[in-house]
Amino acid sequence: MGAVAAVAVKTAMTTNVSPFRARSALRDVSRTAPTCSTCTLREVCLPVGLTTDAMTGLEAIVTTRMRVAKGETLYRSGDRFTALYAIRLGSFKTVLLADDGHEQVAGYHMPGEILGTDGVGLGRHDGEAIALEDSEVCAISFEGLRRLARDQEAVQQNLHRVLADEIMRERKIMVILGTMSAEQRLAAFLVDLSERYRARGYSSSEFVLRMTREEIGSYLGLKLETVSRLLSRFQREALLQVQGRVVKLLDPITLRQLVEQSS
Amino acid sequence: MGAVAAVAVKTAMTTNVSPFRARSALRDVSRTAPTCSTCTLREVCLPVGLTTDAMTGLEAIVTTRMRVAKGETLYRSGDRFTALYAIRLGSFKTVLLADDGHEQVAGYHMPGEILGTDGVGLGRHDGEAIALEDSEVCAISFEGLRRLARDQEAVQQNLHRVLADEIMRERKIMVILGTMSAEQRLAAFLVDLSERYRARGYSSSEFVLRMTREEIGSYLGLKLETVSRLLSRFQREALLQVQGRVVKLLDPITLRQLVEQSS
DNA sequence: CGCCGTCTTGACGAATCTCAAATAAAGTGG
DNA sequence: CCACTTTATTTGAGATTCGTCAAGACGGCG
Repeated sequence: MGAVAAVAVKTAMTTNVSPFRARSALRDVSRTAPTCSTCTLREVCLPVGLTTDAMTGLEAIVTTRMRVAKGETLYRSGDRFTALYAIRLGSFKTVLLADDGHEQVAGYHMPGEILGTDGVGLGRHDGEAIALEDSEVCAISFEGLRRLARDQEAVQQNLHRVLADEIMRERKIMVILGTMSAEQRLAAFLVDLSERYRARGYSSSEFVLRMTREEIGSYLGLKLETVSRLLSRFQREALLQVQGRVVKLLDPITLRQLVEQSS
Repeated sequence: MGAVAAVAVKTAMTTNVSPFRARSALRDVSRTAPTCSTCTLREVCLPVGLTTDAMTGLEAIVTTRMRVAKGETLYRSGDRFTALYAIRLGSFKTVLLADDGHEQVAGYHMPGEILGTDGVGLGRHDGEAIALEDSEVCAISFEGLRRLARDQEAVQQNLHRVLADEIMRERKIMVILGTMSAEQRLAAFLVDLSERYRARGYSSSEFVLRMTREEIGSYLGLKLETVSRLLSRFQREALLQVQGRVVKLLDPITLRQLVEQSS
């Protein structure tokens, strides 16, 4: 994501006042953005494996492409669910709200990943998605997607894959939160990020953490001090180098072993 | 589930040797079982809201109904994914296997719930489902379900709901594991069970835990001793009465408040 | 009736959190 | 671009929660 950061547009950060203000503030950039079939993410995003025919159908329902400035909310809890969002550029966090109002980060998302699946069940979003840097997403009308899935078997399959991927992603987190020590959690987090960057053609050994220590902790079920201390310790043990939010993995093999360690 | 337990068939527990042996050992009882349209669970299971037409289609792909004896495995990690399973009677636990071989209980499931969604993504199951008591499930051919979903919009919607329900279920667990104290986790677990029993017409205040303390702990990210101690403490505080696996909630309101408590 | 798996309870220890203070980095307005 | 304000990060010391180890009780099943 280092590369992405370099080209990110610098935009004044605005505070969202209401869902409606927030939504209308997102800039529609449909004219300038390319279509799915020419998108560089087509191998990793919703279009994977589609025929030309199905691709045309998909392009028809990708109604809008929009920019979301750093800190802005793409959707929030209670919003009506109308579309899935494919990240074109940038990154997001998704956040869950517990009954007591406490927030918990449910995930960090990068280009090619699909956001918004939490709304499929009840027709309303059940959490929120916030841009961690200036970002760009494609909105995919869910009603359109459903219609297309009925005609095109490949689209149906891809929609199922998107939902199933979310199920598997959450399972991995359950295992992390349910069975791992703080040390293992942080190692798992870093290894996961590393692999996802690699899959997107970015460096898997050096990258920028787009989130605060507190947000990392929220995701991993730890306090920010614990995250900070562990990063310092990993550095002392020569597993990585950390300078603020820039991380360089020096010994990814040991990090991986840490995660798989039975204890 | 107390009522269910009472009528459960007593079957010798067998040890599963291989996935294939295990699978073939499950008894097909299709002849004796009723169809979806007359099933008492139709309001809570896959058929909710279907027209007569769609219901007929659904019945056609519910190929087999089978018994799974207590302790037997319905599917296990790596098995080819061919069907979803609707629980007709009894209860199951689903188990995840971490990279290090550690097991973690991912959920407890009761009649009307759908198992097997973990296989939708990769075509192979990613965890296992084990009967906690003598149980009965309907196997729903996934290929058939997909075909039907293309014709019948209502079926498509229900399939999406099943997948989305699993996403939301896992999110709740993420919040429990990521933000709650041991006390809150156990309270949340009991309240959740209570509400699900109520939704099925069983007593919401008195029920039998079908799993061991260790399994509860695995689900909640706690050790069995911690679970045991907390149950004892809740009893001392007159929140519930516990006698082995029989639990009677005396003060569900306070239990619920415990869960929603900010700190 | 006796065995084995399950459960309870206690004492102790380790991992993580809390509170606090100092430092570093990022954002803001002139 | 600089000075100022705010936010984020690091690190330490002490408190707390939960896990570990161990022993004994209970209970279902053969």
